[in-house]
Amino acid sequence: MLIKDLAPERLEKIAQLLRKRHVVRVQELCEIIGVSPATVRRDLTEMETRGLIRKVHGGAVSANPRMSEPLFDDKATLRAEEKQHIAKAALELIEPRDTIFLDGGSTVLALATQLASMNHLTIVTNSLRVASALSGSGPRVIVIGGELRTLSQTFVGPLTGLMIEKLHVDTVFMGTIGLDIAKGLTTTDPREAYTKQQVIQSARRVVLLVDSSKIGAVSFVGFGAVADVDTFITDNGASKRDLQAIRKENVAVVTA
Amino acid sequence: MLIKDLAPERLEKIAQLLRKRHVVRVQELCEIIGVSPATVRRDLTEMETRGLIRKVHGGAVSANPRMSEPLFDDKATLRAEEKQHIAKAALELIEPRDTIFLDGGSTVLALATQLASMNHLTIVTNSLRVASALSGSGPRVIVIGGELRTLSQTFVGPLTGLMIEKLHVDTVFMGTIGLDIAKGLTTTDPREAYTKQQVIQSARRVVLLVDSSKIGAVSFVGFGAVADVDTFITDNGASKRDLQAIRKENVAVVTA
DNA sequence: TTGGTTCTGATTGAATATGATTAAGTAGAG
DNA sequence: CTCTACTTAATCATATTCAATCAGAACCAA
Repeated sequence: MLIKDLAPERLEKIAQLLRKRHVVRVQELCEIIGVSPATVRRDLTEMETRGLIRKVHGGAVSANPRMSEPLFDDKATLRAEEKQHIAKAALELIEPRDTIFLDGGSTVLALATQLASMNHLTIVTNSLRVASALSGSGPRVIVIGGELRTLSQTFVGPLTGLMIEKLHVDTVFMGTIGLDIAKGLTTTDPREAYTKQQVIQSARRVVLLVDSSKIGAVSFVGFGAVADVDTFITDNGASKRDLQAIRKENVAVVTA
Repeated sequence: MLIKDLAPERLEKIAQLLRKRHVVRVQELCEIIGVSPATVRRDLTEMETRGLIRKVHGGAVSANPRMSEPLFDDKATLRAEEKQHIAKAALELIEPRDTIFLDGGSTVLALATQLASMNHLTIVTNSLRVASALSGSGPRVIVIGGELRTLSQTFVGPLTGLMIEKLHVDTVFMGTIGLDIAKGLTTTDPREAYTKQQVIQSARRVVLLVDSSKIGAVSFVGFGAVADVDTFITDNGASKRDLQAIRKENVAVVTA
């Protein structure tokens, strides 16, 4: 059977829900809309062929992430407010015509969304999310390609390295999983670490965006020392002792 | 019968209702206005030809409300069904462990969404939308970086070229804006054209996915000849003469 | 009046959407 | 790995809804 016109009311309702929640379940749609599962599934299939959603077992997720607002999983919504503050502080460090690098990580993503209207900026990134967030608008966007690492949605690997070598940006804004005075900057994935290392070397200035919960944490692979950082931005949850220790490494510290 | 002057009151009443809620049903209009379903339908058909509304099964929706705009105006939803058929046919050409390239274009995107569950595939792409569509799942995804071209959401430019040079895929699935026997394959953007050209050279096999409306069209910049294509997939709206001409160029033709 | 025009309502066969059923498939717990 | 519970795709029957056609009512002009 060919579906030509099915109640657009329902499609709109589903789309609306997905804009808010990024994931819906068949059963829940049945209750909300008041139709049978079969109908809901037909609607979803239809929307999938239009490229609006992606069906998954049990329901559907939105297909084009840039449409949905609070899209990113749990991570981005955690400590959202702190991240927003940190991003605002980072904004102060950017000149209108800079060339900057944004790496993966939810705090950096928060910064990216605030740059959408800065038309003369050039933004280099190895993060799919950052690229999506900026895809429609303002700044010139250059994406470092490579193999897509699913978990972080960033590009890593040899091809990534090849491309980073060619580029030299004014400032890099970077996140990290762990920051420890003795053990330095650490993250979970070796390839990711290698990429971060390369980026640090190719940038004139390194700005680290870290919410205070990461301070003192140590992850798997190191990608630099605290002294490699030029400016360090965190929220006001950080202890003064930690911040003092970081300042001693000749790092400018900003608390937002 | 041509309707010249049917009660303007009714049309106005319907328009008024649609301004409030974006969906009306035939039955409900009958009760409100007090006429037969046949009349209501005639009114709706008339309003549709004037571009005021859109008829759907069971009633009508307003023609250009902000709400449903992203649903119906997205390019990807145009000829969605043909594109889906073409994508299904393309699926047949893929071996489980292939390395394939997907370029930008909505038909290719339709193919991408169908590959989400093929776990042993390696997919190379220069399209942000393809990357997003595949980001969560299944295949290994390698993205060709470069400067993001806003309109098509693809990566182009010298950095893109640099990376494509390094890679050699089994099969490339490609779309085009224009396909003409004499003028060959054409697209709107010179940088895009250059990228496509490079991709063609780096692939062992070239598969072109084209809905039939593109046949005979000529766009701005050429990026190859019809003979460069190995397999050509289109929907059943293509004329036999055109297909014959394409076959004469030593191209395998598939209609889906 | 007659004839023509225009709209409306009714009828009918075809098209379409929906929900139920069933067999196959998938995820998750043990 | 197997089992269980849930989800899905496919098919079918049913109830709406649609388009087309025709007949009748209202209106106007000669």
